[in-house]
Amino acid sequence: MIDTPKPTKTELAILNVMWRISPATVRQIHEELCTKTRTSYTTTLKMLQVMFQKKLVDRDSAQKAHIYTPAFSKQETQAQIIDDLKTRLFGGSISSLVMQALGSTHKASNEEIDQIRDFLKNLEK
Amino acid sequence: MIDTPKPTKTELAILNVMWRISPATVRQIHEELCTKTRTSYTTTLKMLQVMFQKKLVDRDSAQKAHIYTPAFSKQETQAQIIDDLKTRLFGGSISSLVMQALGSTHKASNEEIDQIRDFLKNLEK
DNA sequence: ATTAACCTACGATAAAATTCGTTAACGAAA
DNA sequence: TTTCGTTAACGAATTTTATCGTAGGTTAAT
Repeated sequence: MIDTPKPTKTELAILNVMWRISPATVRQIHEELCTKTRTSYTTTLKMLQVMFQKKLVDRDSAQKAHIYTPAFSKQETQAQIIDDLKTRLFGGSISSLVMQALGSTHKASNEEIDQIRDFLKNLEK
Repeated sequence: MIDTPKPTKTELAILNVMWRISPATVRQIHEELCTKTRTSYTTTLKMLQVMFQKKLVDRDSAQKAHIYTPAFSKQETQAQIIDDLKTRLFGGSISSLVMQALGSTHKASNEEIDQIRDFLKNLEK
């Protein structure tokens, strides 16, 4: 996991689909994907092949139509990317990142703020 | 600002320097930069020229050595990138992003947590 | 057996991001 | 004035990312 590259923009779009419906074939992933993007089947296939090489996904090639699954959960990936962002844009300070995320620009609803306050309550013990 | 592209990895490294020391010449930026990276002066120059075209930085070419400044503040850029991340990896939910950032992986200190709690107090009014 | 509908694999190509060498211009110092 | 140091500009090479067409294989239906 440490040496696994951060997924690119397109890879992330694919992973978002996979976290919903995997394990899945290329066909299944592509069907979901092309509701949003305008790319062809072979593009999705190629992306998954590259992602397999990068070890971003696993696959089972026992059957003719290979079965793909993400190598890392959504949470793991979120954690990895947040961490990267923390160091690269927030001087390593997670509280600075969080406060920016809660700032006026992003318009967190009162509901969301309550949710976070609850979360904090459980955290500090 | 809306159509300004997100800075790339290397561009972000340069912006991090500029937010500290700009307005600055290419030479000054490069001196700071190459304590971290091993790239040559012309690379830094070229990057800044590209960034100028993308409107990520402004410059004053009145003098022989042009003076560069970021087009957007660190805060603005942080907001832009957080927002992008929110939609692409957190289903548009800022609270989900924040809770991930506060999760066990990132080890927010109690100090940081208090800081955030204060921040929340001022926010919900 | 031929066709049709799948599938994977494999470049080829294009676009974006990154790096650097060379050139030309300028001013100051020798 | 010649030389030296500093600079911007430009183009080229490289790497990474993204897209797609074509070829070849398998299976099932005609």
